[in-house]
Amino acid sequence: MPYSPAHKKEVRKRIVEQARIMFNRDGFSAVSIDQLMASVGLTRGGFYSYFRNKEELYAEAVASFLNGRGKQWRDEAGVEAENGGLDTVRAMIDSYLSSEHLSDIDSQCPMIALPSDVARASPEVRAAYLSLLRAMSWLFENNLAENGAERREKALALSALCVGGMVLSRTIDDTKLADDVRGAAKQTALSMLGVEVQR
Amino acid sequence: MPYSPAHKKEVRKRIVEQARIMFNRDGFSAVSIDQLMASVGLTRGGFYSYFRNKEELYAEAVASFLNGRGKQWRDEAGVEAENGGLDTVRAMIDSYLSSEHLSDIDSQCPMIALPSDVARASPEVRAAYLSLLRAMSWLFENNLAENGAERREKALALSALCVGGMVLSRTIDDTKLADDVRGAAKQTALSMLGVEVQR
DNA sequence: TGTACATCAGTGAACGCGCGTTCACTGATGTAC
DNA sequence: TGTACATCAGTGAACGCGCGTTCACTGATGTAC
Repeated sequence: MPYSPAHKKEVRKRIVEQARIMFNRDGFSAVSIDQLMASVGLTRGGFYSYFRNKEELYAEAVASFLNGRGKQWRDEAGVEAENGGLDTVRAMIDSYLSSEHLSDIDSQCPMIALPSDVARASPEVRAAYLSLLRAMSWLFENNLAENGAERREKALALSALCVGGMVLSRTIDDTKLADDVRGAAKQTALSMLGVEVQR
Repeated sequence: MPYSPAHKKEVRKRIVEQARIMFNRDGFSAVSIDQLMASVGLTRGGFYSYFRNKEELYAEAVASFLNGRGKQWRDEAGVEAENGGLDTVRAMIDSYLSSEHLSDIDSQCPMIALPSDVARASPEVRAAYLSLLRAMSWLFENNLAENGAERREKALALSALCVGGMVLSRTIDDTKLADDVRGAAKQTALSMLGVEVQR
């Protein structure tokens, strides 16, 4: 029984994590398996003892966001839900639409970094993307004051506003406009919570 | 002087138009110059007497959206601006967030179809994408009732909401959720106009 | 503590393939006479 | 009206390249004794 049983798990995790970062930076097709494996300290041949193919890795890389920054958001949401939840929603919006999140490409939410890549990828990859959207809207919905259909609608609209504001900000070169779009989305999202926000 | 002087212009336009459609469908890198030229009825070699390279075509294809559906929106906005403009904004939101726009991939707004492709493309391509965003927010801003900074902020937030709602809807497989996100974005956008909308 | 060994993680050459781009050419065009 | 011709739009073979994937192998590992 050579190598510890945990070894394979750890290396696999390192590959997924590195892939998530590289896909975020350069997109799915621009990252070659050769580059990826080299930056994990291995060679290309080994890849196929961990994954059936590149697309399978892609799905795992997208989903793995929920282990990092995504998990953090969820954990905070669970803890703070006691004070009514609105604080949690406010903090989430503030964080998602922050300039830190925009410039932290390596750890950025894949819904921002990869939408059009994912739209043309396999069903498994799109399912992973869907799980991110569900996590986000679940976090909103679970912490809003309204009830039923109205609450769900607000949660989905907030998700669209957050992702849309960031996608536009990331794609354009004009940093002034990017900041304005991000700021406008944030103001609007916060004011949707029913509390007036100071400007 | 062989061939009419208009000939080159027309063929070039046909290539750009076909490229816009194919990029919308499959993304930038998945469309080969060979395929593109073949579907215009020519062979690959001819491409380079029209464009310096593939990237230059990409920028033109993105920008060319403003000649089709984009131009239509702008024209309508110009005409209706007399009745205060709110009707124009409402019509724009209705149209942009419609299920027809979502399923009409060939003529879809490239801000929806290509965001993460564009984010990693040349400055020229990003400039073309920026011109689409400017056109959209200009249309909103020019037809809203508020003034100054508040008006601009609302225009940008509406843009984020429209694009975000559509990007999410297009990327996920779950059509029920896609429709809900699109519907939620539309309701929220319309209610931001200060008029209560019937449900 | 030391050694022989079975296992399998990792290697890297090789495969077929399609890409963007170049270039010497061919042949359809409208013009000049 | 008919013909010779210069132009240049369009052709398609060829280029170098990097990709995803396969596979026969090598050598580090922990175990058994």
